[in-house]
Amino acid sequence: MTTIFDVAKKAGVSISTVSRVINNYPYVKDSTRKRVQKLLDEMDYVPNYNASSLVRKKTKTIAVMLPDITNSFFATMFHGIEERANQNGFVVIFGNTNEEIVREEEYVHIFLERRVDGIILDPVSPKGETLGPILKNKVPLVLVDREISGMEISLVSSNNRKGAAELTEYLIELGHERIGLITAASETSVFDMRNKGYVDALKRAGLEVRDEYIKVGVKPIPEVGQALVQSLLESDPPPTALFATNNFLAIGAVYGLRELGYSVPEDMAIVCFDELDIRTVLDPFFTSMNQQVYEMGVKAMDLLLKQINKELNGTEKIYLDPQLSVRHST
Amino acid sequence: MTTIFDVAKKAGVSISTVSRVINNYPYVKDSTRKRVQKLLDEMDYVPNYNASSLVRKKTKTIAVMLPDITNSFFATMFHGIEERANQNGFVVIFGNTNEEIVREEEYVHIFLERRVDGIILDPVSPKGETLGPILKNKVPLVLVDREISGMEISLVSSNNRKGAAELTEYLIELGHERIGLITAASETSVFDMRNKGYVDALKRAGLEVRDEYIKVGVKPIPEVGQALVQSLLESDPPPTALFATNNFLAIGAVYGLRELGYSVPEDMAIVCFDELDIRTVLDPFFTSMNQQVYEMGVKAMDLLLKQINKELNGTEKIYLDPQLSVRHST
DNA sequence: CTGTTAGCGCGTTCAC
DNA sequence: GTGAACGCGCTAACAG
Repeated sequence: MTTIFDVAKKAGVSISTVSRVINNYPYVKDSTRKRVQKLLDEMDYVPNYNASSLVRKKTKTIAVMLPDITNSFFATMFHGIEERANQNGFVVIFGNTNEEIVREEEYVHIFLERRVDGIILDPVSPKGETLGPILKNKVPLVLVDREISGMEISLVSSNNRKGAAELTEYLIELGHERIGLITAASETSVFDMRNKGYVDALKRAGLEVRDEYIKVGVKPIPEVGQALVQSLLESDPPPTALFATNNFLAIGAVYGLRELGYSVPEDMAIVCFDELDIRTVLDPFFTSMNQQVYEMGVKAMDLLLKQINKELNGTEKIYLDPQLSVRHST
Repeated sequence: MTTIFDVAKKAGVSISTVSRVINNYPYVKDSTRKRVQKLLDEMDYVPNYNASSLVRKKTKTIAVMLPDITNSFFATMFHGIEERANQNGFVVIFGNTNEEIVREEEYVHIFLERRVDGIILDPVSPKGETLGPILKNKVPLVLVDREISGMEISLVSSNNRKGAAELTEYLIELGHERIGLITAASETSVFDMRNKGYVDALKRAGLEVRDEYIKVGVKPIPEVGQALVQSLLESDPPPTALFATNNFLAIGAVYGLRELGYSVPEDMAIVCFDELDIRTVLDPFFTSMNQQVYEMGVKAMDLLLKQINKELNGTEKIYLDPQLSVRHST
């Protein structure tokens, strides 16, 4: 590829002059500017951004690490991030952590080597075990979705506790008094908050919080939801309604219920967190609490930008309110 | 951040020695290697990859441009690419083209500036209008999904024509003789091929290809599918079965049919290309021809790797066979 | 085994 | 207005 030097030689000027016209600096005679510009075009000159970032000391690159890009939740968030980054002249480099803490750790290292200007992370590590190098090097960092307790790091997430409480209250308003919870371990902040919101609502309504109505699985996936709902049905009396803390658990729950001949919502009402990709679902079924996912991505990028530009001292946490959408599962 | 120079000074050696231990070169005395390594760790040294790629002349970075990452089809493909790239020590930078040719053009320029080692592109531009700079600079390029006719560029895609023919034949075997086609403009290779496959099958079966059974929309989205199916029903006699060339069109078709009181498959059988995200669909409904999407991503990366490593002279085109999955819409 | 030197491609003073 | 010179952080000969 042609370099700034090649152009300079051909134009009979110094590289600094070429550099000046590339970067649109003043104090270049109009005639030479035009001459150089013409050569720039003719020679198909493409500036080497890496070389220039070496001296500018910023790469205009941010890194994004997400657990699973094939999950439409993360993909939508990613889209928001990318869009905003692009608008601000940033390029996005991406790493799928695959819910594996080792990959998160590896990617942190890789991205630091690339000298990214900032990082947006939906952490796999519940305690931020992988974050050391980022913090030590003071690289701007924004967490999304999942919070890490006890660490002062900027965050954009949803008001999970409040949303979960509202969702549970919705069931209570419908007249349900025995409400089951199907959820994942509290290790992940998101589920912790939703579990708490469920309890909040029950207590507020003066309903008993019964342990046998709370089923905790290892992973928030359909298979687990299916097993949990069946175990839930063994309680006596069984619940009349069910709160699944995410959509995959809810899907599994429906399968589990069907297997035993129960129908939804007649025999059991179901609500859950998160919407199923609306474009690919023929008949939206679940009454759900939907997060502002795209917005989360946008806000995360905005917050990161503030840190990169040093417009923020300290950290900031933003919680977006999820919204209830009533369908046929209740 | 600490540099190789800082470490060298503190260790009392030259920077080349430090460089040698960083890159695990031989010919370094074991004792000094250990001493340097210790300092490297203590001082939290993180190599500046951009600086080293400046001299190595490769960035170990590839760029991926896709039309819409929130579409699970592209997200799955992206996942395959990322996984494979990561395994081979490559980092992925991503650009969402949003189906806009302008963004594709901008991103091409941006990625060239970043001196990516290769590019994987699902092109928006039907004729490759944005590819000039890539080809001119001989940057390794692999197209995925959509083909650009008349250009010798490596490609990984599906055998769309064959798949469409098989899908149509499946309907014919079911006894249908009047089969409608709901599709998007042939400008995009993928739809062009599927349209041809439909015609192939009809001709092979000795069935008439009737123009009024072929409805072409501007975009492959539900709204369009909905309108097209209703226009299709105006033909006399109307078809008894329908081939939608992608899943979004199929969804729209179902809506359109319902609106007029038709039920699927009783009044109208439907088949389509592409599966709806299986994890988020409670009751898989459509009989569909499913592409090996993840595999496409993997193969695209492998092919790009071959070009980057100059193990391939010329170009290569790979077509994966899609697979039929029979459900309840037929 | 180790250090010196010369760049990689570019931005940025500082003179002229 | 313009150019020479230095340096960003690192690798790669080449000496020694």
